[in-house]
Amino acid sequence: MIDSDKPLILQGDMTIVLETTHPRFEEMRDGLLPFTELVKSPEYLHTYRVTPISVWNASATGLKASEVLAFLEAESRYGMPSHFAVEIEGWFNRCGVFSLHSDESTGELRLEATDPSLFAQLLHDSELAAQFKAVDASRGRGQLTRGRRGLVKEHLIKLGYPVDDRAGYVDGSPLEIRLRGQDEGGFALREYQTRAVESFHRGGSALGGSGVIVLPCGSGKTVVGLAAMAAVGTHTLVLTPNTVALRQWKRELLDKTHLTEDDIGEYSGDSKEIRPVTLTTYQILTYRKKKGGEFLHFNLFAAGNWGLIIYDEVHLLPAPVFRATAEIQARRRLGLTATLVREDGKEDEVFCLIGPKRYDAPWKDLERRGFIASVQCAEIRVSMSDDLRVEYLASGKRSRFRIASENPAKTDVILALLERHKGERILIIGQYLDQLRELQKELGCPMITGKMPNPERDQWYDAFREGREEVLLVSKVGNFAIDLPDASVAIQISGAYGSRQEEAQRMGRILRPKADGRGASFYAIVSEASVDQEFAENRQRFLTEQGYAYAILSGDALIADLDRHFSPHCRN
DNA sequence: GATTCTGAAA
DNA sequence: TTCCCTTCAGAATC
Repeated sequence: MIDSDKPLILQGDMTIVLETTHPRFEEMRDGLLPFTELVKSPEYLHTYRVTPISVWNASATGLKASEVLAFLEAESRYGMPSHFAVEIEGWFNRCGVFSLHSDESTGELRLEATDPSLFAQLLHDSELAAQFKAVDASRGRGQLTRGRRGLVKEHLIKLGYPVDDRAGYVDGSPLEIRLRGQDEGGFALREYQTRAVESFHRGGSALGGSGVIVLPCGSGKTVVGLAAMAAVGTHTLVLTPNTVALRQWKRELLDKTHLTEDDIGEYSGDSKEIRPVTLTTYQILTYRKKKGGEFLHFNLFAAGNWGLIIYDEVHLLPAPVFRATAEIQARRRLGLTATLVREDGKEDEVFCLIGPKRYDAPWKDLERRGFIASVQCAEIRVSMSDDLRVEYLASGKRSRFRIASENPAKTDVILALLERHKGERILIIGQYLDQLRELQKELGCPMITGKMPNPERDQWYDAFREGREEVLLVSKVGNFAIDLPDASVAIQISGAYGSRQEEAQRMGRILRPKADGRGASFYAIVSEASVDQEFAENRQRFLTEQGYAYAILSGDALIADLDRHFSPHCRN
């Protein structure tokens, strides 16, 4: 039966197509998000895919196969391909097949399978079979030493079986952490922050206590971390991507909890303090003296009786830290991120070793409720000059991207945008220093790159904050420099090959709500019909998934439009 | 003892 | 695939 009003088209390869022009587009997008991944998002047709991992995360948030199938059944235009339901049910079922338990009698771990024959199949994998101390194949059970917990989970996820880990956690040394209430000049948790912490912590000692919370930049991820620390109440190790973030955590801890300087240790290049709450960076953990050498700081994991380990910006977690994480499966783990996408496709390891996604707030949702600024996104396409086009076509694949990215025709569009947003704070973000230097000559505004020492950066940041400078040119420092001031306009002139993460980080620069409640604007300028445009499409995927629509504009039209508005005055 | 610089790594 | 940024340790300098 074909019902042409229905919005979803289900395809045999487990993808789902949704027209963006459908009157119920938003409702459908929000309905699909919990159990799918967005794979493609061109202007009119968005493609989602159901995968074992997307199902696993759905399952961990409590969604049932029957609910998913009922939703798809009800909304699909051409019905459901025959194996669609079979696959989805199969994946949901796989989530519950293997479970890990703490074995009171032996003090070891027990892996249980609901289906003994599946367990028997596992044993054919010699590497996996070697992990067991004892096996009771007829009942589908095996005994493991505690140290093998992560290894076995990792192995099973590779075979397509996420393990339901109910083996519980060690409590770590207790430490009372209290959040300062509003009466003490503190703050109140927002409703979604409370829910995030609850979904991480609920289920008691055997269940809750590990997982990933996904919240946009500027929505208070650190605060969620603090609240989780307060809820668990134990010695805590916090891993951050860099020292600036580390200092930020320290400031927040001192400001928003009753902890004092003496409780908080900094384990970084400068100092190697280990205190009840210790802050460190991924970098120092992965430090090796020479290339294949040993990791000199991994023992930090064992150096304290941590009851909680927080992974800030967990999407940046370097692969070697996965291995260390596999060995500390008995400690509670919280991953925080705005964009749980990794271009290396290792999301499954994150979910497996830290824990499944526990909470995810769609950005658009928080925008509607005013917690983050509303943003208009636009991709502006500019043409290449004939000469440039010839050079572009003559080049190898490698240099094409750079040629298209550095297209000098972008300059006029930038000027037009600066004119349009006169009086606002504008960030221009680019990937190539040469390109940025050219622009600096043209615009005469300050440029921040990695070479600039921190004190000098701060001076420019202050000038920008106070409005003495309206425009700031930033290189890749803009991606992670969390001390960069807020702006209301971001213009992206070039970006990494197709990094969704980068796009989201850059967008994050303008998400903080504006004092006057005004919206923000995000522009990506790309060369038309080039690899630049192709990569931009990939970059935009994450934000599209979050509900942002990119308006496609023509650079020529934009400039012409501005000429109409401004040239009469200029002539006088 | 504090700071700045350097090279290596990712 | 690139280019860029950051960080670490250790050496050099004040």
